[in-house]
Amino acid sequence: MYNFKEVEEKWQKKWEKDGTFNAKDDYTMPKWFGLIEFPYPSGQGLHVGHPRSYTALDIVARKRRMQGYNVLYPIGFDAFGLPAENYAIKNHIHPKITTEQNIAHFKNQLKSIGFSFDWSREINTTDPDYYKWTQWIFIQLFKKGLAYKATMPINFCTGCKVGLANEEVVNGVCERCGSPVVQKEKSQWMLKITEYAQRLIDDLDDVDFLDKIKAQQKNWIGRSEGADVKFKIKGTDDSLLVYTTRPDTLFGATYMVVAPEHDFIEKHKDMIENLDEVKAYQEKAAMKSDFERSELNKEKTGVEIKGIKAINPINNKEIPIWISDYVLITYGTGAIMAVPAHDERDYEFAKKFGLDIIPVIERPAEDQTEGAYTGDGIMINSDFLNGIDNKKESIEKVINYLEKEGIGERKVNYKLRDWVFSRQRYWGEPIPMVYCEDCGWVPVPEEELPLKLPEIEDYEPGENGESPLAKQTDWIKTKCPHCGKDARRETDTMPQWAGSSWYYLRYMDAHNDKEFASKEALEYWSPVDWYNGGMEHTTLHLLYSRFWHKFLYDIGKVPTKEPYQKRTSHGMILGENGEKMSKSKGNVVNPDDIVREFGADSFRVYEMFMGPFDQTAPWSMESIRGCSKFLDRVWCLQDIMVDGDEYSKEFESMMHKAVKKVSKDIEEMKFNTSVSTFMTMVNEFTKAKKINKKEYETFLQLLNPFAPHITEEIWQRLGHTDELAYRKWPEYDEAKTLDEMIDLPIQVNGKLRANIDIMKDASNDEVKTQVHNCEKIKSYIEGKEIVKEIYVPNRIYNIVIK
RNA sequence: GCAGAUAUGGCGGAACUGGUAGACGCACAGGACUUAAAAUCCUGCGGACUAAUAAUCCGUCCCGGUUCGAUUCCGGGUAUCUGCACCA
Repeated sequence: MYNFKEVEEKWQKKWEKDGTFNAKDDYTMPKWFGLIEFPYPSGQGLHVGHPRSYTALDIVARKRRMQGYNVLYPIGFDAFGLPAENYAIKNHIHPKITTEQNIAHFKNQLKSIGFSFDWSREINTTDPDYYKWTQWIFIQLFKKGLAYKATMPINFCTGCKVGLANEEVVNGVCERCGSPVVQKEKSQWMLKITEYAQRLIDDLDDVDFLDKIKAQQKNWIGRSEGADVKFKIKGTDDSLLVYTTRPDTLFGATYMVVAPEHDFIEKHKDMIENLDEVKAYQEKAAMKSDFERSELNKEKTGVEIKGIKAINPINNKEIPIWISDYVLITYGTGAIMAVPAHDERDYEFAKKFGLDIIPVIERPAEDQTEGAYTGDGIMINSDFLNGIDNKKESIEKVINYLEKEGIGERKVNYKLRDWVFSRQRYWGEPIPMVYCEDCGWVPVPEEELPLKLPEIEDYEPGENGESPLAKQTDWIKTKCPHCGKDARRETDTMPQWAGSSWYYLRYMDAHNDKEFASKEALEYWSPVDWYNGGMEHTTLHLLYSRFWHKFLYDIGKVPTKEPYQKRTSHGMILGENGEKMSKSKGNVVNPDDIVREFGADSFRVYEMFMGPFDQTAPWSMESIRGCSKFLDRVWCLQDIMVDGDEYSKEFESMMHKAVKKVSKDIEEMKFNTSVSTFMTMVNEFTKAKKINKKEYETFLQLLNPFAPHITEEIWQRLGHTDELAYRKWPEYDEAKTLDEMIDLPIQVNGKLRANIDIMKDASNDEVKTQVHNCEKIKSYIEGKEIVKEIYVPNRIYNIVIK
């Protein structure tokens, strides 16, 4: 009987001792760099979801080694983050200690599954030798003007009196104490990702990401084309600028709206007749949290700004200006022209407040719906646009007019906003900046990096949403690196996204203390050839790291425009009840239990077999037994093995087919069908009660990336002294993937009626004769008129009768 | 509301470029081995009608279309999941 425990330990020890899977420094070999998202070492240990992604790329990595590539398949830990800090607050244990413990636990778990990671390049984002370079990159961003201070709202818990991360705000209340969370203004570091918006869209054309991932990136960046239009304020020289994607509907603009935070109010307060009412509305809006604003989206609110009118520049009509929180200060110009006839939000608002609704696009007769008409149609009530029924053309005409008259211009806008980079937290990279009364913000000199996180004992966030570091008076006090005067350090830390925005680069040269990676290493290993991770990281993490990479490219530090050549994603693993695994639902599966009971190979094979790799799949304790049984049967093939240096006639085509199928499946991540191919093969060999040595060897090699331990063991028992891990990947002969005899289905009027055996590539006439000689078919076509006969060679034969 | 995805037996799922729907696995049923159980091995397993492993019919979310032939392509709809959400 197969003893997986003994065998798996034996090989894992050997691999560790020999450094079998460490990437080589031979830069003349073809390279392959496979990347999985490095885990956050949580106290709960590895989730069964992690190994799904790791096994998948492990299979690819192992196949690449067999194909002669120098493979880099690294691992590390993204160890800054909230859970460790919250644990520290509760239990007064330094996050460093819990992080170390958790990492040790994770390593044991990962090693027990037999991944072919290069452990010699292990990284940890909380290691000062690592975050030194995270800080260094920040300083470069600052030097290029891409990092700046701005006043931005933070989530502030009214109960705990501390700033909260977005994850800690659940349904608008504090996750810990349940008190309401409000927005509080605070000066914070920002990164100008918006400067890269267009390139982050354009360069997607050059990479091989799944379409849905590209779509998500584009969606998040949210590019839109339109125009900025100036509306004159009656009786002044001033005007109000709006952004619109529908300049074609300008004739239908019947009022304007400014966001509550818009400075228009302050500027024109002398003219406003109902200033008190307007101010009251502004205050009320400021009190609302983001959550409330979006939650209360049913009923629109607003106040007319009395005493001021705007002029629609295209028809010189006088229109009112309103203030409402359905207009966002953060997008466009913070003010809009409202076209209630053709915009749902404006329509709703206009209906509620009795404002004019002038249609400028004819609604098709068959459209019986009420409300705003947002579709295409013939222009009406629009002077020089009347009669045009092409949206693009109308937009062009209007923009040309606006530009000619100097009242507007073509404009592209993005939903993407600059990245709020400050966190009022302890367990993160300190932002290496010093504030000097005279010199302003000055970066810590590069030779002084890393700026180490001070050891502290009180992890409670400071009052008013300050970072816990704000209480470290000794640490804060410093000299200005520029003028030498007394100065103070920044006390905010970086978000968890920081360390993961560039970690793949560090793997290329993990122990370099002069640079984040040497030029040679970067040139050899870049870009990452294949990056797999969860869908939950395909927007922010991917976008942030692409942004940092492009920046590093611009300053000449990396050789490629894009960090990742290919990006795929895996589906989530759900609990047995089909729900997301969670402690509260009691459906969490611990990988340790699985490895102990069934072994690492069974675990790996099951995770690949459970369903299509990119789709969610529920866990099943019963199904994994089948995979374990399958491996036992693979082991037992040793008992029926016979000699043979070539494939036997009996199994030749099956072997060639299998090599073809598995080779292709791995590239397409169709691991589940590869596993069923293996199972079918074992069934065939078992049924025949024999397998020859050559067939067994090929089979083991194909299976090795999936189940590395058992296959290495059998390989050794077959008398080999080398390791399967570096044997050449098997090849196949296309001609031999076809059977000599084909079981040809015959249809009559598209319905299957019989099967006949034909020789492969038999001539059409031969096949026709055979078909017409078939007794069963005769009975169907007897006395009927044959209209047509279709023969798809080696595939199917269809007779159409009347 | 917007974007993306999914829908096939009791269950997870398979099906090349439009060509035998249900591979492979699980569960279940029957049998062999055993004092017995577990493990293992063998057989069956979409539904209807059947004595039948004879024949026939139905069947891939629903309605319609293209085709000799549709799970696959086209049009329309329903349901579920995921992400974003007043982005003008």
